[in-house]
Amino acid sequence: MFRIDNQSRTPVFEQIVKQAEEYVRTGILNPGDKLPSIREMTSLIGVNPNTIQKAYNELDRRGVTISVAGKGCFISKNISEVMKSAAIGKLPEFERLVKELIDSGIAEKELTDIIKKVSSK
Amino acid sequence: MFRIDNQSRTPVFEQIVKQAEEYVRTGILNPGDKLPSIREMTSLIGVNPNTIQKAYNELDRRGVTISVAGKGCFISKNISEVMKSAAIGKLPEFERLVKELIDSGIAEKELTDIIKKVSSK
DNA sequence: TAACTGTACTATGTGTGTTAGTACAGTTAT
DNA sequence: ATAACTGTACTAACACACATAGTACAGTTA
Repeated sequence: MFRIDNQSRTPVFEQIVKQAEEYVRTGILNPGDKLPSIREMTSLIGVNPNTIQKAYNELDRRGVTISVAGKGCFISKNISEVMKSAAIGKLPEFERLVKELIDSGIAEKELTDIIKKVSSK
Repeated sequence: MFRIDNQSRTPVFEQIVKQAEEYVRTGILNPGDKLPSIREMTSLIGVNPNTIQKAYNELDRRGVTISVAGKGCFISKNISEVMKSAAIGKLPEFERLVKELIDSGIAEKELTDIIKKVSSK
């Protein structure tokens, strides 16, 4: 379920965070689901427990998960609202990227076509 | 012309690269234009010459500029093709971002509206 | 009680970014 | 030729983030 790319320049803890969020968006992880325990995850993907802990702390901080000592790390009950507002926060980044692409000579239609393609899936 | 944000987590050399590219896209910098010399830039924005050199090397590597010992660092003659193909290389990133936003509950129209807004400027 | 869970430390090694300083080589104007 | 500029190429040192290693503590569950 979780895969780490050691060649990537993206920090391992960040790869874990991004994958967890992606699994949430795609419905692989749902509200209340339990993530593998820190020690389980350690043996699953072969990274240090501290690195896993850092990832879980970050997920907690973002409201994606809620960790409870003794129980585990669980996907938030209101995860869809959390992801939605996170997405809204990324719209300025989206606009910046669009501006960059348009200014570089990419046609408007090329971008809207990509949106159509993604939406229709 | 060049501004460095020391609070940003983005490396200084990368900030310089990004700003140079943005000035190119917006027509502030044009083919054949000369960038400030490394030593000039040092006093302009108060960072180490080595950091400027690193930024200029990266711009050269990307084909944005051509540095000539004794003369300076100049915007490439075929800069528009360079920027265009760089933009094409970023389309997968664009698609990933679109997918993430759509999956998070952002409406297709919200994204196309942003594209329209940016394009019409 | 035993076995699990997350949490909180300290210490260490590694890589990257930045600064500092020096030296060398090519270009331009005088 | 000389002076003053240009980019280039190093070595050294420091700071910071990431990751690993190890230990200990506290809450939960069977």
